[in-house]
Amino acid sequence: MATDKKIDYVLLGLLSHEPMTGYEIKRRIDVSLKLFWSASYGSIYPALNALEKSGAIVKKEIKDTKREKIQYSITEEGREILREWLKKPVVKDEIRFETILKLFFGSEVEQQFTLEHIDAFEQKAKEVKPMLQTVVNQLEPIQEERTHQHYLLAAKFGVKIYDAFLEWCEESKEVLEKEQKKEDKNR
Amino acid sequence: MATDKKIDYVLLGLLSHEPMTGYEIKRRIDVSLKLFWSASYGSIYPALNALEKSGAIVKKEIKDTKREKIQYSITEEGREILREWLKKPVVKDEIRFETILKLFFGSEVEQQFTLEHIDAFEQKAKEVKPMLQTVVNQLEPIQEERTHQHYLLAAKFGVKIYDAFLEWCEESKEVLEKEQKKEDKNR
DNA sequence: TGGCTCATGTAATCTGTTACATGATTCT
DNA sequence: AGAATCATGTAACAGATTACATGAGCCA
Repeated sequence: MATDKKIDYVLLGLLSHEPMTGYEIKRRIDVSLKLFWSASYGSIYPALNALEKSGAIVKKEIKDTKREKIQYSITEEGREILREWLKKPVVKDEIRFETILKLFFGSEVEQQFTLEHIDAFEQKAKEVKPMLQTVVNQLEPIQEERTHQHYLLAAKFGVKIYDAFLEWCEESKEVLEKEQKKEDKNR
Repeated sequence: MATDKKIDYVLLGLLSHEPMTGYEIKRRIDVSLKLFWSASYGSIYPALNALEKSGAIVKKEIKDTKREKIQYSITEEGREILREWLKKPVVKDEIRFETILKLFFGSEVEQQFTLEHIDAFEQKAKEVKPMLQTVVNQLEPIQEERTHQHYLLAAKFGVKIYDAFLEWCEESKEVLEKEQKKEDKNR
């Protein structure tokens, strides 16, 4: 493989578990990886075509079902490329949280706006966390397959950090609300 | 402002606290924001020039000190642009963790490699967390200025999530090491 | 019949990083 | 003297998103 794009490894990784269409891959990313990764059709489809040309995956046009679709499977070469990448050290873990950015500069506007950002962040976390917990509960009893074990650890990572988010939200809101009351009194 | 780049708001935010040079801004980002944001010279300098042209910031060439440098200050227009952005809802919070990605697909290679990734992740967290804790300890007694309050909450966010990271690392390593011993026995 | 989901793709554009270039000053 | 840091910048490229285009099948 000439390039070294992350999207390629995401696709190889997902196809190493089972054959899929581009559309299915997109959904899988949105459901299972969105916690720590994301991708759009605009990157998925061109990357699939490139991987197919390079021989890392093969396509199979499915015409027997209602809708025509293109299912991709990983080849042995593709699997080897994936394995090599998995063995290499991690290059970068990145967080880009606009919420914290707006908090950091939030002293420039009324406290209320920062509180609203934290509130929105909290609402989202309260939606996501139970879903992750459900995944953990479903996977916990299954420990035969190694894939399940790895899914479980990833889901547990999610639960851990969302717990941390929620704790932080409560504490921060308390601090800022107290401050807001002080401001109101002085007005 | 014609565009709507995040880097612009980061620069305006930092300059809303105090005047700085591009070089100082870069360092400030690496020290104070790197937890939830990052930027390179290649985006900072062009963005500063554009902001200056648009009137959101003004430059001042400092020649009296040893080295010549260009210090930027925020204008009232710039401050207003910043405030407007701060009032708008957050668009996106994003995590891109290669470590978890490699964990998720890690069943394709020997357990040892995944363990190494978690280990590296843990080492980094063990370095970063105490620094954040130091910031928290320094800011905790100062509560007069609102800026300090916001810095404090951002730093506390950091401590919370790094704590979550470390907890997760320990638990995950335990699971995987147990599994590895089982594998060794069966070999 | 009209709206939603399935399904694949492209073009324009954005946003940013990497690597390079340059040179002064300060530390050891 | 040489390495590290201060200081500013650009050009090439990477890597991705957004918005658009197209159309079939499914459900109410």
